[in-house]
Amino acid sequence: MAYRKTPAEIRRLEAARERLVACATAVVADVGWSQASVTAVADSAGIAAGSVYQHFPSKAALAVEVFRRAAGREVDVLGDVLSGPGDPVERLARGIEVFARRALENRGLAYALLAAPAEPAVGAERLDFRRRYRALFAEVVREGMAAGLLPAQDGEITAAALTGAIGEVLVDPLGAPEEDATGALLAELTAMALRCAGAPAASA
Amino acid sequence: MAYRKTPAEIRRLEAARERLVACATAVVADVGWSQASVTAVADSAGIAAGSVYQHFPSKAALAVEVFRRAAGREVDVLGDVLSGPGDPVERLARGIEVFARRALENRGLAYALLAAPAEPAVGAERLDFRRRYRALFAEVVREGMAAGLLPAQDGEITAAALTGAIGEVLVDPLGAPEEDATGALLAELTAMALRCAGAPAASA
DNA sequence: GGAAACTCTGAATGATGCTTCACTTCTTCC
DNA sequence: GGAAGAAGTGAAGCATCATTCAGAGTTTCC
Repeated sequence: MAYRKTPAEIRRLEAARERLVACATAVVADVGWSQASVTAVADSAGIAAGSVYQHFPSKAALAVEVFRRAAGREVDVLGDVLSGPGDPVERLARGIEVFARRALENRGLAYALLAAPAEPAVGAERLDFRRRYRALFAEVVREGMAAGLLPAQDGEITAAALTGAIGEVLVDPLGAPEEDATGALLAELTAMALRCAGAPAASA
Repeated sequence: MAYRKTPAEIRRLEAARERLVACATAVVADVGWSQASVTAVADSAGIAAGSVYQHFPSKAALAVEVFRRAAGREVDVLGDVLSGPGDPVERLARGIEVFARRALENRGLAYALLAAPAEPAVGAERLDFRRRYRALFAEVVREGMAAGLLPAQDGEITAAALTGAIGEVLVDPLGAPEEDATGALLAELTAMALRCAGAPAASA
């Protein structure tokens, strides 16, 4: 045994991998999946294109990792809010607001996660991601119905609608960024979401 | 002048172009934009790949034409329903149902129009298409508010939400086709849309 | 210092798929 | 029938990238 990675070396490699994922995420948020070539990503991380393959077996694998990390963070945050304190309607309102606020604060990434054209492997991840979002919303809607706060409805459909509606509302402002209107947009969006779920007016 | 196209020849060429667009639409509805290569489209129309360029200057131009035709039909149909007879809430309900029913009857095409990964030129058309959908819905919502049937709200946001919600609800069933549940799905979707716009329950 | 094992590099390779073009086939008109 | 001109063909050309690989540079350990 003439060579064995020292802990420091292992840490260095892991850091390089993390840096690669972080830089790739930034590139994707900036220019979208289709423009994020291996060369562009490698350049932004300050390494050669070939070095990407030291960390990932293919471009698709890197893309999936980028998507999973970013999407996972969002699902975790939303899950925390939706299962936090408060009655179901309050939690739903807060969840919508948190989801939308985070998306508006990092529009490029939100667009990449929600809607940007992507290779099939990422598309499959996106479907799963949306399914998880829907499951979270559907659960709160069900709790709202059980608590008598929301009318009878198919929670899955309402949840799908909420996911799609938020995505659609958020995607368009991507083109014309109006920083000022964020507050009004969030208020309208939340009100719309509560109506969509059938919550009585002026509940939040 | 030794050659001039006869009317019959002109008709034949136009028919060939129409056939090409129709076949391309079918291919796109079947396999999606990314799999619809020039060769595949030409094959399905029974012509050589090179002949496509007799009718369109590029693949992107053909794709845009395919999108515009199909999307235009949908916008026209929805526009007719939304501006037809009945009070605004009734029209909205009927519009949602027509939109959704047509999408469910041709899921492949609906997916291609609403969500499937596509080249940038088609993506730009899609944005415009969604804007037109939103404008139609927003107008009905505004009429509903003016008639005192709907509560005060930002019609554009509700319209965006309706577009996104329908798309999201429809895209998922694409994977698991359950023909039987169409009626229930439409009923739930319409109910959700009316709640979303703030229409009183049991209004349709 | 030096051998062994590993990481990194970046130009070459290879695959995919749009587009072109020299050629063939068809249509028009005298 | 035949010349002129257009449409149709499909294989070659070309561009774009992901991926590979032979060699250079590093790290480890005796």
